[in-house]
Amino acid sequence: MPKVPPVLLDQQLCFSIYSASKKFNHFYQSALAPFSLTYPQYIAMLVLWEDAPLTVHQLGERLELDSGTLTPLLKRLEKQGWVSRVRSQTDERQVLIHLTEMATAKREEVYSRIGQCQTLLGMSDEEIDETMAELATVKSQLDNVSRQRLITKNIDN
Amino acid sequence: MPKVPPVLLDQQLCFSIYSASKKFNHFYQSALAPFSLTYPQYIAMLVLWEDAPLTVHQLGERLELDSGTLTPLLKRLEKQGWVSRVRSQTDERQVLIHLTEMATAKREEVYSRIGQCQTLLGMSDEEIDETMAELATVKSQLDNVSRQRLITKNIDN
DNA sequence: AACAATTTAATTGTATACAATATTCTGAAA
DNA sequence: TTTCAGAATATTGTATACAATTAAATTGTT
Repeated sequence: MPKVPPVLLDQQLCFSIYSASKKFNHFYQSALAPFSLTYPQYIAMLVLWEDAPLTVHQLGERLELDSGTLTPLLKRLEKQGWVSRVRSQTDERQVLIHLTEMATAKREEVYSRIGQCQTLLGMSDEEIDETMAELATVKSQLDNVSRQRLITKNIDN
Repeated sequence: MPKVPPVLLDQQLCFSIYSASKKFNHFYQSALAPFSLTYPQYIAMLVLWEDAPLTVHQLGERLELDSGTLTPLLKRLEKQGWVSRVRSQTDERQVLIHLTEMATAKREEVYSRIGQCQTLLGMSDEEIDETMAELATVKSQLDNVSRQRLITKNIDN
């Protein structure tokens, strides 16, 4: 009985990405340890520093996370003094996430830490751009597939 | 007071990778739904199909996961009939993960599903190889940084 | 105005991740 | 052979992720 050739883990693009993601996560987590920020908390802060205040929904669109993840994450950020969560007056369904004074005060310090991380990583801007371009291709292909399957599903039903 | 230029989330390599990883995860999770395998369960099965039986430790080295993640994951795989967990006779610290008959029987079916996924993704082998090469660079840089910081830490203490 | 459909957050339940600790076992040194 | 350092796995605690549901508020339509 001939053995089927195995699907090798190390040849799977998905595993390359999964593994790199975990390593990056770990790298930033330890770099940001002085601020007690986890990686997802850090990217939430990045978006808020870009453009606060934002509703939970708007933040979720940028981060590609839903309220199931964000609500508890934001409560933790609030407890640690980075943000305040305020029900909108004009639309009481919405919760606006504001930066605290501490968050504004620490912005540059965190930015500088990120700069150090990028230096430590030691990749040229060109290399980084190229890698991000490749990943953009992967993501757009994955989005296509989801859309295809959605259409198929609609036709099927 | 001049505003510091923001660190833009969308220009962060880490976020590209993080986001791609989640999309891939989701893609495989739905592709493998007929088998009730999550993505981490699937990659564990891939390694076991390559080379079972393996100890928890050996599996963890391949997947870059520790017993804190693997023990409960493997218990779930066992409950669903994919693997059996057997204390080693020669070294009672070790637990050997064996494939069940069901796992062996379903191997080709899962492989074929993976093949379909790769087709759906619609990327050429060259594109995939290139992306994986870029990611290998990123990972080796991240490993270097960790090693550097380890040495620094040892010198510091 | 009345009310169904939609939107927004929060909640619930399941499954990773991983640091830190505990437990058990093995092998080597005294 | 006793002891003890190290190894292998399990457990505990915290923090994501995300599907599915709930609850409250808003909007569109009559």
